[in-house]
Amino acid sequence: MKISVVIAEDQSMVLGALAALLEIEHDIRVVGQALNGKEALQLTLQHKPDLLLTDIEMPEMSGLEVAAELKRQGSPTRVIILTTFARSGYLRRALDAGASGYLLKDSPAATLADAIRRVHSGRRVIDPELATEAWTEADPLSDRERQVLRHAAEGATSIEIAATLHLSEGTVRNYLSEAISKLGASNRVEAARIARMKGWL
Amino acid sequence: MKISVVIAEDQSMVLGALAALLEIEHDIRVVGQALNGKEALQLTLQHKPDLLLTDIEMPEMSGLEVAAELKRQGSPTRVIILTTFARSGYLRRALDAGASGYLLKDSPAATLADAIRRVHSGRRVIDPELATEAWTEADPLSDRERQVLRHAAEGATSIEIAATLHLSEGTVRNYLSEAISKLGASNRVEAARIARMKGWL
DNA sequence: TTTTGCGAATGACAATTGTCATGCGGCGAT
DNA sequence: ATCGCCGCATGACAATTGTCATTCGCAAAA
Repeated sequence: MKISVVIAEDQSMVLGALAALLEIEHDIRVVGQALNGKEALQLTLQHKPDLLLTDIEMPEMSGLEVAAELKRQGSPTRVIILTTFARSGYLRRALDAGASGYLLKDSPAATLADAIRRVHSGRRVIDPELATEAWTEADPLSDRERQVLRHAAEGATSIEIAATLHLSEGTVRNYLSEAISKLGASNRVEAARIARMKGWL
Repeated sequence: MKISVVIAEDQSMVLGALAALLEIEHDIRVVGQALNGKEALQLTLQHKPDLLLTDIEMPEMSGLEVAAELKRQGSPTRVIILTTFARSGYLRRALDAGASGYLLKDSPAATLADAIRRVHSGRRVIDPELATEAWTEADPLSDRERQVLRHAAEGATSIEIAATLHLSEGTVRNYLSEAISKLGASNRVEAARIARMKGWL
């Protein structure tokens, strides 16, 4: 009895390559390939695979959003996140969304099939690089701070951000100042870099 | 007679998957797999494959630097860049470095083997998405402007950048001002974003 | 009723950013 | 020799950023 898997990955080349990698395994069958989050959700609900292997950053819906929606709908399909992001914010969010596995693209290819088998048998699999507690550092930013910092990270001035978010310029500056302080940065650019690095943005 | 290929890609999972994808092809043989640029150069000089398939962003040396070094040493190995970066600056740099192919990870998996065969038979292969002239827009930044902008993009203040590069603060501000103007941005953050987006940073 | 906490706003001030004009020294071409 | 170009520097000034103190309105809790 083969483990049925749907794969979601927006880079088509990588998607095809991952499918090729798994088709080599005698006990794994790829039943669907999705290029974006919405397609991933559809294929999963349609095929009801044992497992969904998904990237995070994809068009339409992120892999985390798909996992959360499957959880909300009580789907029995288990979710493994396969991502570039070795960042605490993403791991925390993935676990909250009901993911049973979190693997890095930096891991050896040989570990993928094994991870799939383990998650299929009911286990939880976290990439060793992320397994330590230090990687689950709490995100200190409030939603408003995050929102404001996102715009600042693109180069928007405080006035522009204020107009976009229907706030006063002073309030925007206050939120930025608070975010900068919480992240131990010395300006908005550095704050954005730190938050991005930790998966909080 | 199989086409021999070395693959270079710093994400181990993707590397293994690409190798699996190519090993399916009856006329292609993967003779080496490298996790960084230096290893890619070593394996290529050692195995003298028909082709090197390489990513751009890798530790030790970038794929572009490897291509340039192979060109400098007169190596007959042809280079295909396989990358996320659909940006004019990178395409131009890749061609300058002697690459015979430039493919996007967004391309369908089925196109990879075909591209390898075409490059092997002496053709040049550019991903259709990049084939139009608009994508070879010239980089307007001087080396100094780029250098200064890189530091600014990390959050460094003008004074910090000046100390790092042994310039005066005013000179740093002049270079940034010039870069901002050339890129049509309104501040350093936006300038950095634009330059990064176009592959100029 | 009063008290507390929260999100948002205002205002003052110092520091930093971005623009622009100008000048200097070095180098290569004429 | 002069001229033009380039990289770098200085200085002035306005705009923006970041910090901090304070206040307001609203809702929930006591």
